[in-house]
Amino acid sequence: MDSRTIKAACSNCNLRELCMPVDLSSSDLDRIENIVQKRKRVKRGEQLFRNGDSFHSLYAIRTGFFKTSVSSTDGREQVTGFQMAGEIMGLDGIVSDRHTCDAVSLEDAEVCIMPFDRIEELSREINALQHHVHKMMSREIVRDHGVMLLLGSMRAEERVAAFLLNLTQRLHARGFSQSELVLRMTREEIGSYLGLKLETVSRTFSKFMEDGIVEVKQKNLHIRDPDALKLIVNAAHCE
Amino acid sequence: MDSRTIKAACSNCNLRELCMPVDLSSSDLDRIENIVQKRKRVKRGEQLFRNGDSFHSLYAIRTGFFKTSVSSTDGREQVTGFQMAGEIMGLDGIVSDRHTCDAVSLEDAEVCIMPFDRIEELSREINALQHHVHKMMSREIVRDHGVMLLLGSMRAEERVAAFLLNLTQRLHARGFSQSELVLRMTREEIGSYLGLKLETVSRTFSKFMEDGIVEVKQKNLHIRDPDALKLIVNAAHCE
DNA sequence: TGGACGATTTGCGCTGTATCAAGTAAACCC
DNA sequence: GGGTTTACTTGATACAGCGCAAATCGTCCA
Repeated sequence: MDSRTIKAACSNCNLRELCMPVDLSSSDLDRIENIVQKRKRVKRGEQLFRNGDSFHSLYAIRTGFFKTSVSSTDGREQVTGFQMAGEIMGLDGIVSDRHTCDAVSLEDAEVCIMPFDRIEELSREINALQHHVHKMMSREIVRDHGVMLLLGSMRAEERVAAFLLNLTQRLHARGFSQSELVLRMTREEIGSYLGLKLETVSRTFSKFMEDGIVEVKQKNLHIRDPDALKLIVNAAHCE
Repeated sequence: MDSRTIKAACSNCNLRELCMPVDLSSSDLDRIENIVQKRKRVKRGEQLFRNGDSFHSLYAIRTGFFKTSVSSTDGREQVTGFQMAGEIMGLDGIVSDRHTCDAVSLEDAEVCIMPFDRIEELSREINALQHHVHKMMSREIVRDHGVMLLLGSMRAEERVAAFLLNLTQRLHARGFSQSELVLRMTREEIGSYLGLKLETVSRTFSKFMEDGIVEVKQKNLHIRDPDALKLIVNAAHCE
C-alpha cells in the first residue's frame, strides 16, 4: 500500500466534471484543488477502509473499481454498492467519525484523498462547493432508495437486468461502450448486492443468454438487446 | 392543509437535542431558530411532498408519524422509511431540486419547515450547524445501508424482529415505553418496507405471539421478550 | 508446465414466501 | 347507528429462488 504525495491537478483531471462542481472561478478552482493533498494506490483485493476505522477523509476514485459492504453481527455480508472512477466513497463515516462499511478494491486502483475537515472549511467559503457536497450526499441517499426498491420489490430477473443497465449507463457516462463491459466483481458479490445467491445470478445470466439478450463469457459481458433488459425492469410481473 | 406562521421556538422545543446541534452559543442558537420560519399541520393520510415536487425545504417532524416511499415506473411502491418526532425529511430532494419520494403522514402531524437555502447560508457561518447537517445526511446513508442489509440478507422473521426492535429503540429514545407501541402503519406498509407481503407480516406476528414473544392486538403491540427478538435478528439461520 | 485452488455453471429436490381465497374484525361515514 | 369499506387473519396451494452436489473452466503460482 504505497501513499504518494503527488500534487493533485483536478484542473487537468478528466474526471473533474464528475467529482467537482462546475462553474467555478479559476481562483476558487485553485483553492479546491488543494483539498486533494494525496493520492493513494490500492491494489486489487486491498481494503481502502473498513468498518470501525476512524474517519478523516472522503475518497474520490481516479481509476479502478470498488465495492462497499456492511456486515451483520453474525457475519452476513451485504454489498451496498459498486463504485467506479469519479465516484466518492466514505460518506458513511461522517456521522460517527468512524467508517461503518468496508471498501475493497476490485482491481488495481488509485484514489484521491480528501480530508473532510478541509472540505468543510472550504465549503464555508465557496458556495458552489458547499452545494456540491450536499448534492453528493443527497445523490447517495437517492441511489440507496433505488437499491431498496430493487431489493424490496423486484424479482431475480428484474434485479439482474436493472443491475446491468445501471452499470452500462454509468460506464457509458465515462466514455465506455454501452454494450460491452467487464464484470470486475464475482457472481457472489453481484448476488450479495442484489439479494440473490450466486447460483441464481449465474442462472439468470444463462437465461438471458438463451433469450439472446446478452452474451456472457466469464467476466466479459456483451449486451445484445438493451431494450429487452429495459422491458424486463419496467414490466410489472403481475398484471 | 393549513400553514401557520407561528414563530418557532427551537430553544423551547423538547426535540431540540434531536433536531439540532448541541453546544451552541446562545447567539448562534438565536440565529438558527430563524431557520424555522413556519410550521405546518399535516392531517393523517395527507402528503407533505411527493415525487416530482420542486424542492425548497427540509422538514423536521414536531409531532406525528410519516412514511416515505419511492415507486417504480410500473407502479410498485417501496416504503423507504418511517419517520417520527425529531427526524428530518426531504434530504432526497437536494440533488435534483426535486423530491424523489413521497412523504405521507400516518397520523395528524406537525412539521417545522426549514428552507434549505437558509440552512446553507447559516451553515457557512456556524460550523456546528454545518457539521450537523453533514451528520444528518450521513446518518441517513448509514440507515439506508442497514435497510439494504435487512432486505438483502435476512429472512422474514429476522426482518420483522429487526423492525420491531428498531421502532421501540427510537420510541424509547423519545421517552416512550420500550415494550409498548402503537403501529401507525398498516401491515401492507410494514410489508413494503420489509420486502414482504402483508400476509407474511401478519403470519410472522402470529408466530411471535404463539412463541410468547409479543402480544399483538391490531395496531397495539406489546413486546414480552425483547431478548428473543434480539436473538432472532442476530442468529445466523444457517450454522 | 503441472497441479491446486477458486470461480462458475448446471441439475435436482426442497423450503420459504407469495398467491389466492375466505372469513372476521374494526373503522368510518352519512 | 347501521351499513359499507378497509384492515387483518388464516388456510390451502403454487412457485421462485435456495441449498447441495458434481462437473467444468480459469487462474495463479511453484
